[in-house]
Amino acid sequence: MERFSKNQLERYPFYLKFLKVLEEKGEINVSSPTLAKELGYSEEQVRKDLQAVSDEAGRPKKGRNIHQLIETLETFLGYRQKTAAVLIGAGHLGGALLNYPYFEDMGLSIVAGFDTDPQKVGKQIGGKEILPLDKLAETIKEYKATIVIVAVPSFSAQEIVDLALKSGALAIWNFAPTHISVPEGIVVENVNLASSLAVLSHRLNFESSKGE
Amino acid sequence: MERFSKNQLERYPFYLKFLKVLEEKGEINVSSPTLAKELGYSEEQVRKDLQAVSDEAGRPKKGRNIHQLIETLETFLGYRQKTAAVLIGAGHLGGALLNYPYFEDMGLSIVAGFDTDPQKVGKQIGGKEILPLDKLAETIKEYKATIVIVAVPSFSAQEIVDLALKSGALAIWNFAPTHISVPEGIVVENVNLASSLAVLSHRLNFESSKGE
DNA sequence: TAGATTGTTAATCGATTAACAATC
DNA sequence: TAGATTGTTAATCGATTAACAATC
Repeated sequence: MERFSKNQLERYPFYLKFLKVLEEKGEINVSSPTLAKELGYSEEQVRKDLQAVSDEAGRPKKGRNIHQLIETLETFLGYRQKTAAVLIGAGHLGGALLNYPYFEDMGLSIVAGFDTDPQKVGKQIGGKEILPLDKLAETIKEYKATIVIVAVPSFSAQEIVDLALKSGALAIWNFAPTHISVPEGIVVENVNLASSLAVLSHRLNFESSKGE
Repeated sequence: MERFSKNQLERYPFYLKFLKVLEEKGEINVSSPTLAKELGYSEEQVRKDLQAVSDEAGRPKKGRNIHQLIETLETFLGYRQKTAAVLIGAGHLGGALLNYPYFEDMGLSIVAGFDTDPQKVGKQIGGKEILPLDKLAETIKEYKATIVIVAVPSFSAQEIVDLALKSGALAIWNFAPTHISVPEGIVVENVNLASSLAVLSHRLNFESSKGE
């Protein structure tokens, strides 16, 4: 198995999404130039990306079979096997994530939400029960929840993460706008709106008006 | 002005966040090794990153002044000037973004939300009025809203973006899980949960158990 | 066949890391 | 002074792009 860069991994869901649109339209095959043009990547990059995950070769003049490619990508991305997750912090953002309708399609199953607010505990959000934090350890163990989605305020993020890791979580999907430290071997993926906005702002201010 | 890579830009908010924690604690100076250790970057990278934005030199043995560095970063990131934005799609995710309390600190001012649902139009979410889509053009013009936050379903994202661009928007912050095409000179920044999860899943399945 | 598209190998580009002299 | 930390210059590393022969 090759090594996949972060950028490369991030591209696959975009391929998958567009392939599904094509499939919907009744298309059978798709070529690298077509994908490249649609998604704004280079042809070479598209070919490399697809070669890296597919053991089926593309066919000159035709390209690749869309249906097969979708299956390959869904398998590669782990959409065809269920992974259990818990979500901590059922505020506005956490609530939105509990209601996010696409996680199931991605193989991610949020088994419960957690919050310290007694007002929220016992209620359901997005069809998921909100439990008190002292139920976290047993829930993680019971469901073998390897992924913990962190949507708490910055100041409590590290504490929550430490707690979750003690209970056996292996990966942190961190939506709190702060860095968290974890031991070797634990995976952290940040969704940081400040970082995203920083990229956007910089491009807006320094690149788009750069005359070319 | 140098060129800043996406990765580099994404790091600055993490520096800023930690610097504010240090300031809160009453610290005066901070060194690159300290920042590096805390944030999991290399010392050299920290130095390069800070040198790139600061015209003040760091001082051997002491490091950099925290207060000054915060000011520098906030200015660089555009937190000290207001940029107007509109948000389209006041569903769960859009609603969470309308309620997100940190955008104002980042200089981002969401002036209104938009939705096609008559149930939502006229109401307020996160203190922002929800308007019908036919008010989009005039709102963008009136407030000089350069940034459009897109939180609509995939299938309508491109259409909404085209509409927004026609009204004078310059940047799209896309939370819909699909690629959108824009003309030269328009900035698109994607926050794609599927991409983020793809990175997390891959690391979880193929790296953390790789024995080292 | 001709030509579009493929996969592979080499070249380029850019970012990160390493090495080290300068300095408070 | 000694040593921690700095900034700079060079080396490495990895990802993207370019070139091109192979093939349906």
